[in-house]
Amino acid sequence: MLRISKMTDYATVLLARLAAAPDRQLTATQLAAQSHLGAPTVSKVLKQLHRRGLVSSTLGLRGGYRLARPAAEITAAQILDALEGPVALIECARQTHQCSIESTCGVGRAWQRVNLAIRRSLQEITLLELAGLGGEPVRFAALERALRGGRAERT
Amino acid sequence: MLRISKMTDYATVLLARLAAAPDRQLTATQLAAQSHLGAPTVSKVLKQLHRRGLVSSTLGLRGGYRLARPAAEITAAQILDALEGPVALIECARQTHQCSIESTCGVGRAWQRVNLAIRRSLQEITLLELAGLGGEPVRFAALERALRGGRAERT
DNA sequence: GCAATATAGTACTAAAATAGTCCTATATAG
DNA sequence: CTATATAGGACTATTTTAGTACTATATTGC
Repeated sequence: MLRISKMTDYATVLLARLAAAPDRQLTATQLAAQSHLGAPTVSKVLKQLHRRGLVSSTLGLRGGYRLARPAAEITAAQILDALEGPVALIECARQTHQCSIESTCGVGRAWQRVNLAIRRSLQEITLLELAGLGGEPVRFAALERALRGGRAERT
Repeated sequence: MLRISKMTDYATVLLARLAAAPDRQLTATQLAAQSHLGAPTVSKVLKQLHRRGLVSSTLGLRGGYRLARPAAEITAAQILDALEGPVALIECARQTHQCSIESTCGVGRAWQRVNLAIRRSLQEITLLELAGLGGEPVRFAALERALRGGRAERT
């Protein structure tokens, strides 16, 4: 359930590498080699990340990419949004917009709330934590604590 | 970001209808008409829900479907699992399992934790709430309260 | 200025996942 | 024994996603 796309996955890995070398500027080729990913694909992902303002770039010889801001200020939600756009959990455009049945639309609204909750939790995770650098996921721990105690079927 | 499949969406709508009529037994055709969905598709979804034990069915004339247990005991996580299987947010089978780079695998592990947190929050939501019937989403409110106070970029 | 290197943008193709349909079998009520 | 209904599976079409290629532009260093 709830997959993220490979591109988003790649993006996280690449951003993590950039986060690990905040002072340096890495080329797409270098990042591809480090991550064992195809150069064209890596290039594509980096271009997208640049468009969405997560990385800054320098053109020309001795150019490359670096994080646009500190890893602590980049969230998982931003990475998801950058690669997959702000698509919601559910697109309430069922069929021919005949959502005119009240209980049906109730369902849609409930999913939206779930979606919101997930978005918020994704905004709590920073690249620093995703990259496994320093930053203990304090807020994240708080989230898990808050959640604990509910029904616990299936683990 | 993070879409659920149309099938899961349909499933929720159908389950909500069943939840609204706990005493009755509805046929796939009836449910299809009520929900403005194609009969074959509805049938397919219901079969899947039956396989996963979320609805019970009666064969033959005057047969049909009903919830296998009270709506309050069916969670969003169970619905997701029933339709999409327990697929994780990230399948850490990148390339040829060359996840041997420590920071890369750190990323994978972090995503798993995110995944877990999302799963837990989905286990807090019951069909009762999804269907908009009675049951105020108390635990859900608790979750949102716990999350509030974090960074709040982009709403 | 010119050559080499690197990103930017866009378009296209291939592959995979998803959605939807159809067919056959089985069970039950009347 | 016929109507109606679910059960299971296979198949096709559609959509989404992934990956590649090509062209343009910017910068460095000679």
